Amino acid sequence: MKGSNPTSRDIAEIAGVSQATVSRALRNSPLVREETRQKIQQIARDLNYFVNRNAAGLRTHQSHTIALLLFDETEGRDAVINPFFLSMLGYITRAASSHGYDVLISMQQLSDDWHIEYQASHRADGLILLGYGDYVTYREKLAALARANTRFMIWGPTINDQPGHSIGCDNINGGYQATSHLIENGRRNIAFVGSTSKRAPELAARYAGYCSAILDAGLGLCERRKVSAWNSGGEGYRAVEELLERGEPFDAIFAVTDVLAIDAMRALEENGYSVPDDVAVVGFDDISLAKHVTPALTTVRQDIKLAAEGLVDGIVGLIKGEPVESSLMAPQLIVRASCGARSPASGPAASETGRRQSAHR
Amino acid sequence: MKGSNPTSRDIAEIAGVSQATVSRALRNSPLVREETRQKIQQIARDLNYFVNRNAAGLRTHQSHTIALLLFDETEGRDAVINPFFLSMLGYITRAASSHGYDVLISMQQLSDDWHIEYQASHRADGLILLGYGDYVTYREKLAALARANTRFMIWGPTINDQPGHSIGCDNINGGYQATSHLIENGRRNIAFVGSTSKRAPELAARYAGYCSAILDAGLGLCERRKVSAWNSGGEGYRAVEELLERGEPFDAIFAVTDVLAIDAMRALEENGYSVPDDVAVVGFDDISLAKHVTPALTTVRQDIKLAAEGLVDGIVGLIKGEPVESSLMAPQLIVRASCGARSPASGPAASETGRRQSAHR
DNA sequence: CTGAAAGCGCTTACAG
DNA sequence: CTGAAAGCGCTTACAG
Repeated sequence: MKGSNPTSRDIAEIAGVSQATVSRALRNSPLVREETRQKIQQIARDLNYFVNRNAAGLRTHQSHTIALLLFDETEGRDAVINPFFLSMLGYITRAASSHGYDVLISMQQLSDDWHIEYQASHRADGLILLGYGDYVTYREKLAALARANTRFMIWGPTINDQPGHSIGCDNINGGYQATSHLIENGRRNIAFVGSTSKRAPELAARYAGYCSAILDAGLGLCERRKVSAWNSGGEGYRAVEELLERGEPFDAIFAVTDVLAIDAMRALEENGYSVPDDVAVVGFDDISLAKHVTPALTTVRQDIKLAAEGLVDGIVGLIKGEPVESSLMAPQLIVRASCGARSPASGPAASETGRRQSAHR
Repeated sequence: MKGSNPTSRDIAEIAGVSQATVSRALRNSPLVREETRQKIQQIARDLNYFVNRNAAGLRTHQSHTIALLLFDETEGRDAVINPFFLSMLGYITRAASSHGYDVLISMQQLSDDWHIEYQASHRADGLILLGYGDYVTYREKLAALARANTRFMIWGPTINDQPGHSIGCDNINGGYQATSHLIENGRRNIAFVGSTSKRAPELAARYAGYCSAILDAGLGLCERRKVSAWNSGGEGYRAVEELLERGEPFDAIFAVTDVLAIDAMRALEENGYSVPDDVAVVGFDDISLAKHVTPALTTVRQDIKLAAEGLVDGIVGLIKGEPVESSLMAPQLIVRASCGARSPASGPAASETGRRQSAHR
């Protein structure tokens, strides 16, 4: 079917040198005379030769590959990943590639046995874990990874005693910014939609930021304006209906994710409330949907590109045995129409200008 | 840093057998006595042993990995991939995994030298190519792949003499369905927005379907209702403005992609036209944005899951040396609000029910 | 600057 | 059913 590929031995024969010299020349070793190197590399090009990664990997114990584990809480066979993580994937791949690493992807159900063998089987030198997860379940799996001496970086909250290194967003700050912005624009009764469970510490942190902003403004917290909702379709809608049933007045909603916020907006409008006139809405994540929805959703952006680069830098550092620190990134409020800001352009927050995703289609 | 991993030799020593027997037992060879196999596998589990893929791959000349090349025409460093292909990624990964294959991803610029070395370097056993592309540029690159004896499957049109195997959508049929639907709903002056260049045969095919539908209905084609537009942001908007300037009346638009359609809808509304009352709009792709936009976009869905499975089946078949055929999949009209259908539920077309992406967030 | 040699950890004919 | 042996294609001390 296919003529077997040329090997370094073939090149050696043609060049009239030893196979060892070919190997050195191809790796640009300074030990090889310039002239010899040129000649060997030219032959390699002519033969369409590429180093056999299996052989090289076997020798060096490196795969120059990073495994990216994407897990989602979606049940069943649906392969629909949170768009937020999906877009991170692109940046991770680019960043990895600039470090000379390939990226292997793997979709995991939270309930699965994670593929901790990626590293043990020498398919990858390290892992990056992506997904909003249940950190209680997480914990023991992470511990198993750590026990197996696997190198890994997590996108998510930095939790005390959590095994491994992580890069996350300063969710408290993000929740604070979103809520403060609503308050600055005259809203007084701001409802909260989302999970505050300890199992989802990232979301709980956003709630904490929401609470601080309200207290700092001298407003009172009201339990009846807090509706618990998970991140799946329909939950935001349901939450708004519950809020309306309770009868507690509200003039704004801070939703922990854009998915919930968008769903909530629809519920509001179908119940006869105008967004943002009757109820202002702010979300979190800045998924690409956010700016296309009507009214365009004001939200808190996490810098996906920076996050991706941080994760890759981290894992490459771990592979090289360098010290790596967990870190937290600053989120940024993106003001659009749904918050009813008097003048989107004037505030201290960023306007649409400077968006990175301008060319997306 | 990390205690070196156990090898099959370690297991052999503990089990008191030869290393060869360990290898056989771990691969469930029928040559090994049941009892011996059990014992060996138990020891492997205890030691947390995993076969070194580099070694196995070197021996067998297989990587059990598929490389997925995603390329986009976006310029520069932006890692924003067409959402349509991004969602295909998930399905491809699942399908590959069910065949025992890992997926390596790689982002390519159309202008790049493609990574034809994935297979030559034994990092992958075959490639899957994804992306709407310029098939003129494509062609020579595909030919280079073929020359290097690389196994690959392409998502896209089946073109005469095009090297390699492909799976695509019956775009002519899709364009026909979209246009006929508009006609059935009373529209008579249907504009076309999108590229009809031969460089993008998939889109040209959609245009061909549009033309057939109009001619079959006894309506006349009008060049002045056809506006050329590429798939990037803003092009759909510009196209509508051009259409309005021309002064040729139109009561519907068929746009070759959802991205263009959504952009066009915005332009219409900002120019004082109501969708669908004044102008009905139908798109193509059914990206996840489509159903969230207001009004929800009627569009033509390509079955992403089936496509992904077909591509993976194809590449696995090629790897195994089985005969593989290119194929075309039937698209499906998804009726929502933007087409102004009198009764979305009654037509022969699919209603929203039965959507696969219900749980996306 | 170059070569001969060892060895990474497997798989698989070959021999029993 | 099992073992001894060869060899996949590299990288890298070691010796010159």
